[in-house]
Amino acid sequence: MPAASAQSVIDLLRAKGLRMTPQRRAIVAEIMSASGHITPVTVARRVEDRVPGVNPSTVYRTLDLLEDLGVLSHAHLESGAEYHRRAEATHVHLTCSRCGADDSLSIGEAAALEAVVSRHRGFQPDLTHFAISGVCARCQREHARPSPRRGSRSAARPS
Amino acid sequence: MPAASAQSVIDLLRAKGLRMTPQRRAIVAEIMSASGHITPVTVARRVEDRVPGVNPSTVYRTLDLLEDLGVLSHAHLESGAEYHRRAEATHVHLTCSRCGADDSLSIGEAAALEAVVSRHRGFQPDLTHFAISGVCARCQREHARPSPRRGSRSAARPS
DNA sequence: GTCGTTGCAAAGCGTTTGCAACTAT
DNA sequence: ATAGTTGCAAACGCTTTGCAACGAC
Repeated sequence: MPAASAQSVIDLLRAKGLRMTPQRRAIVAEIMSASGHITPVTVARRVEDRVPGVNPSTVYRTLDLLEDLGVLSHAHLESGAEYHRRAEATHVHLTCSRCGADDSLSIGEAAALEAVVSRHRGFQPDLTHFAISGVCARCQREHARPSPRRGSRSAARPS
Repeated sequence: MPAASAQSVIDLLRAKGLRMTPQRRAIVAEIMSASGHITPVTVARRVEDRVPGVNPSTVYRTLDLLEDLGVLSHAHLESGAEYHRRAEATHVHLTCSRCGADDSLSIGEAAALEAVVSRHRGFQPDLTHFAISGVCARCQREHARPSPRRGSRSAARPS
């Protein structure tokens, strides 16, 4: 499913009268080929490999632009903000607060959740915007361990 | 339901052999009297009123300490990290991405959600850790408006 | 030639840290 | 006296901004 290729994004930008610079091409290529979510910092790092010298601010500006155009969306995971193709915004992230494992709900499961929430005063949730934190089955089994959340603030992530 | 008073927290700290400084007293008093959630910055500002000169780093260190001791928890809302009494961690936050309105699910609704999620490979969710973003009923009705998310990055909040 | 885009450098913001001075016990 | 705490100041990590130079069209 070519849920929007890099080329289609370039076409969209052109149609809007916007310009295709080498930097922008590289950023679009990177984000459209990335699977799942990716942080701005990671985009910047990878783009740097393709086109040395690309400034982080250019990356941020481009991500904002693509989000405004509806191509991208961002979500808040344990590790901070992450971008993903909007067409792929079907992932409801489950993040284990102990081991950091990242899983996601199926479309069906997500729909069931949405139904429950929307019953609350007609609130229409976007379950992809924030992750759902919790403890994965594996970590629950290992509950003998005193649960690593004392002391160091870094069991799995920022949390 | 005295879900842990400022005094009980002080007693706990004492029992742990920790010390009660005026700064710490003020911070504990502030956070234990706050209803719902509060940001570290707000805590710092309010504590400053009680005991002028309290350094923000002291606030952060104390919040961390109280979280380690199990008195507090933090959650990620649209506006960033917020702390709340752990005993009060029953709020599943619903945040409207358009108007910024903040609502919360009832215990029952939260339980229903939890049931759905936990069916997924035994993942035990903590639905209080991240807010649930979406569009409230009122904003849905006003959908004639072109939806304020172009241009300025500040429709309601950081989003 | 226009006007969108970029790099640069600085600033912003919330948070963290090292360390010496301080103080509750 | 001892160890927990604090203030200070600096650093941090990520993101944003103003502005002049640049370059896609």
